Amino acid sequence: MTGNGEWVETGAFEGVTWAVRRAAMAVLAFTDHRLRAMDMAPSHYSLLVTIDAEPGRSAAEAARRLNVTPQAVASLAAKLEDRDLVERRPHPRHRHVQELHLTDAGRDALRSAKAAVEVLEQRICRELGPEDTSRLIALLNRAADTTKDAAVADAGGAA
Amino acid sequence: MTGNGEWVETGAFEGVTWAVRRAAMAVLAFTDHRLRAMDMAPSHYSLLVTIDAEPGRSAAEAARRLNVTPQAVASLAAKLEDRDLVERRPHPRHRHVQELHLTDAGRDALRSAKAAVEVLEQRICRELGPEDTSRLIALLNRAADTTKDAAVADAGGAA
DNA sequence: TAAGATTGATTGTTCAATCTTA
DNA sequence: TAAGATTGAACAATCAATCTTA
Repeated sequence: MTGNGEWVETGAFEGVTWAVRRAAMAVLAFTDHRLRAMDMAPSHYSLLVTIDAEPGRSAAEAARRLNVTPQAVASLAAKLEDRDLVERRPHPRHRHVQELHLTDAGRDALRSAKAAVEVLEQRICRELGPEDTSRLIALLNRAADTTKDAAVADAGGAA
Repeated sequence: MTGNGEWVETGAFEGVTWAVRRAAMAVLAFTDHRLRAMDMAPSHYSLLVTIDAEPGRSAAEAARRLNVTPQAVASLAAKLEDRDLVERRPHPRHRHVQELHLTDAGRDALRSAKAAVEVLEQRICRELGPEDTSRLIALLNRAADTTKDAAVADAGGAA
């Protein structure tokens, strides 16, 4: 169904950045739908993944990872704690800092969610083949790194 | 600065979908920052681009393009109309349908915004080279198409 | 009936400001 | 002073429902 309902791609719809956005929108639409089916909000999933990757970090650090505000993370963490998926423990050295940890139930929920999302990974890899898949990943990472460089330069990081 | 503050990429941080998300996050962070500097919200920019690509379409159609609700588009369109960037005209054949059009000021604002965002396009293209850039775009589009196929199959489009 | 527009209520996020602690 | 947490107000998007028109 390639290009069935797509509008004609002219002008602003040809560059790399547009292609990245388009792919990301598609991926998000898919994963959001899958996650919804198992009653997990996309933002919850993101936080669970982040905590799982770096257990014990503060809410502020998670917020920076996710590019959202600390308040948003606090709100998410509170909800996930209510559902016993996340645990907030006081930091050993800094008393008012809260460490974020996954509970066993949280790890289980994350595992299920990852499995539900994993099918897309396989689908794309099968369609593109292993060679083009790793080529795509490598190019994407180069583009992302370049973009981050551009961002710090733009913010005044360098002349 | 490749990998300076990145966390270790293991497990869920290796696949295509993750690479797509990471790149999209970076691109969005950059463009949002640029747009902000010229007092334009990212969502406003998206709507302007959509209307410019297909002038005269309804708010409902724009909503489908942007993967948001019709109410969200109505709200955005109202704000942009207040700023004289967008014009809502009654559809010639369907009286209660509103056509979305850009005003001259809207076209000017969009042109400026596109220029501000365009620098990233150039930066990536220069870094990757024309060959790898078009390769990346082609792979990205194949991945996006595959994802959309998977989405319709998932929704019950096929067995 | 079907598609688009619109209204009101709810949720989630950001912004702005304050408080605590090392 | 600096970094994290927390509070309340403002904003933006969704959900749910209703209304209009072809």
